[in-house]
Amino acid sequence: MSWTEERIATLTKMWEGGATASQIAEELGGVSRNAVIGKAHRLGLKSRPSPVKSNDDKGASKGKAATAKQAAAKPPAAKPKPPAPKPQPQPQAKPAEPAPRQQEATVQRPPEEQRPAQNMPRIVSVGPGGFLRQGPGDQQAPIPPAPPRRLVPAKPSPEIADKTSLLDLSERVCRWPMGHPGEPDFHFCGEKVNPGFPYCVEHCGRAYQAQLPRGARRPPPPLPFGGPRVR
DNA sequence: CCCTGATTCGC
DNA sequence: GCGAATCAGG
Repeated sequence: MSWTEERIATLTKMWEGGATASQIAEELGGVSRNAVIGKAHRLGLKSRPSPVKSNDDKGASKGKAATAKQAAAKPPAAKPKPPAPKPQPQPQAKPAEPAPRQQEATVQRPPEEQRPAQNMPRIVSVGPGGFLRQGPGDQQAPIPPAPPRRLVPAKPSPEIADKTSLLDLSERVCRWPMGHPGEPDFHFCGEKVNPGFPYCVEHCGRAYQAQLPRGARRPPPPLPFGGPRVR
């Protein structure tokens, strides 16, 4: 996958919107979390509440050789990297808006309110009806790329709540189907997987059964999507 | 353990 | 420029 205009736009928007790199990567698809972070940094947008902060203490109390590894292990890599401060022509400072922390995975993405305070082109005059007229040279890609939306009911029915839905599947939860697809309460096991398998330990036992000698066959084991419902 | 972002460095 | 590997904190 390549970084097209759209994908970069999505990345930028979500990054600034407070979405985590993982969420962005998932949304974009075809890229890893690392790729997203790397791209974000390359784009110049960085610095967000990061768990890792520069701990440049004076070595007062902690005798911990903080960052000794990085500093010592790479002497040849002497890259001071002068911080080039970018004098962004920001007419108005960001009003310290409460970051819309939306880490509730995938669940509703509240429509992002327009943030007029930042990046507004210089207003030249006011037109009839009160619309703001821009200067001829001030046009700058005001087209908001269609925000990616998840088609998720805003109000999940209590039936499904707590159950592992299709959207909740990941590589570490058991994907054993419970119920039948199409049914209102169809969901997935959701237990932690037996490492290396797509199912939890219990369901691995169901999915992978030792072959019994002929003649000693047991009644057909219930398989997912298989015979009469099992629950 | 899981998660997070930051950084490095070979490609 | 890209992103996996690695680092490091929560």
